[in-house]
Amino acid sequence: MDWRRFVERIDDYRWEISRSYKAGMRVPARIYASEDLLRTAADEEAFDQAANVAFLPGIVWRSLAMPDIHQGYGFPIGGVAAMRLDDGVVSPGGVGFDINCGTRILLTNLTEDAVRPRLVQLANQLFRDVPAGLGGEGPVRVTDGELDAIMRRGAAWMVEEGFGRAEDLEVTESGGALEGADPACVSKRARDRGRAQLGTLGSGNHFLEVQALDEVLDEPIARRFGLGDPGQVVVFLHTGSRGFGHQICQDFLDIMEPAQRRYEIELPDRQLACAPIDSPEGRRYLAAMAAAANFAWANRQCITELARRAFARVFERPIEALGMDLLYDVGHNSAKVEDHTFAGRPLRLCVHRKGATRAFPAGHPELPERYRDVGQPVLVPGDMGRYSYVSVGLPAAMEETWGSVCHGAGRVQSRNAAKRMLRGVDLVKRLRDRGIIVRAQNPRLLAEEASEAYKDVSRVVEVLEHAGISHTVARLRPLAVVKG
DNA sequence: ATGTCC
Repeated sequence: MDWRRFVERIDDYRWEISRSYKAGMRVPARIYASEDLLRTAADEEAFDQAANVAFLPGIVWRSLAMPDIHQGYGFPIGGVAAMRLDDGVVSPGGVGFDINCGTRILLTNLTEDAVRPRLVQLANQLFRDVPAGLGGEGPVRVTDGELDAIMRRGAAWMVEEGFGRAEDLEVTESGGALEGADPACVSKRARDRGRAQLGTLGSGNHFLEVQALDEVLDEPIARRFGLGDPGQVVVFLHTGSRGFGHQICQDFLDIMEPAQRRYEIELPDRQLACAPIDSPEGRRYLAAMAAAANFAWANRQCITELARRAFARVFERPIEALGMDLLYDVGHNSAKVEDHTFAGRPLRLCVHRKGATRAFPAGHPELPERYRDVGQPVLVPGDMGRYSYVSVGLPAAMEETWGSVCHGAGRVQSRNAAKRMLRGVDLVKRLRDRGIIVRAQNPRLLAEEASEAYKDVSRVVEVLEHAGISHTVARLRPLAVVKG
């Protein structure tokens, strides 16, 4: 069966796969994309996955796909689905393996001109100080009891240990800790994998970049976010819950497959393994997922301080003299219980965002006071050779996408295809020729992360701007890249 | 994404 026969054009940036695509879809699947993106980056597997998500019990409104959609485990990456709490399900595949993977930006008061002469030194220092790559041990050793505290308290635990400032928590989504985390729901194996990984970057698309403000697209809002003139240097961090979240996802996939059969939930793909939200399996998953989310926030908080100290060392000034304030921290892999309005009525929902960033508009009570009247900063990483973006959530996001937008550029090439295509290409040199310094733990993995492997993030962000879901505030470009 | 197969 060909999905194209069932794709209906709503407008220039909204497309829907109708319920007639497959018997059993409870709602249509909606894709946010330009015709160009839809055609050239058409990922049939991912579209099929978006349609499969529409089978899940309790799903409300639409199975949603962002313009950076690509194939994932069960759910597409770039997928959003909200379920009713009373008759809905929660699915680990709807969150992803890297639970609460997310981004944060640190502002500096340095300019590109001031940083350039010490850029290589800075890249080297960051590469030394922020452990990266598969495995990898962090600077924090924790006992079992301390790991429990991290699971419950997230970023706040790190701040108390001297990694960061109390103000950092004010500009971290959910204050850097989800409620309801229960260490008793986390396996020993997950603990063992995570114990030494706090303060580590990881591998794959994770990175720590020194970036320059390239273009300001909305000056008043940029100023409110602490972004001033082009050339201002910022630090962009993208990482998650490492092996800890990965193991929790795997543990609950193993638990939910048989549970789903017991609850007699029939789905077109076993990767959509799920359990009712209001079931022992569902509740335990959400409690373990919250623990992993909090681990991810503690991880990003720890790396934040490592980066600040590296800057202070290279520029031989106290951290405070360099600014280094946190702009914001936001996750893009989670299932969160949130209050929304649907068909004019208040509704509490479990919102799965898998490779989709929360983007709440101005006035939302969950926003920090500092940003309450402008809206939530949305941090969208691109690829290491081009751009990243800062956007802001708009009211239409609440009305259509449960306050969600894209999370990045999205792949156009599989990791293997990118590796094949770029065999023999010296990517480090190619980037250096363009003024971008790359330090990678495993340079052989760099091909998988090359610009060619990704869509142009500018085109992705543009879709959401034109659709009125989010508003683009500023464009950033990389100066130095630290990768696993 | 991931001690890329306990």
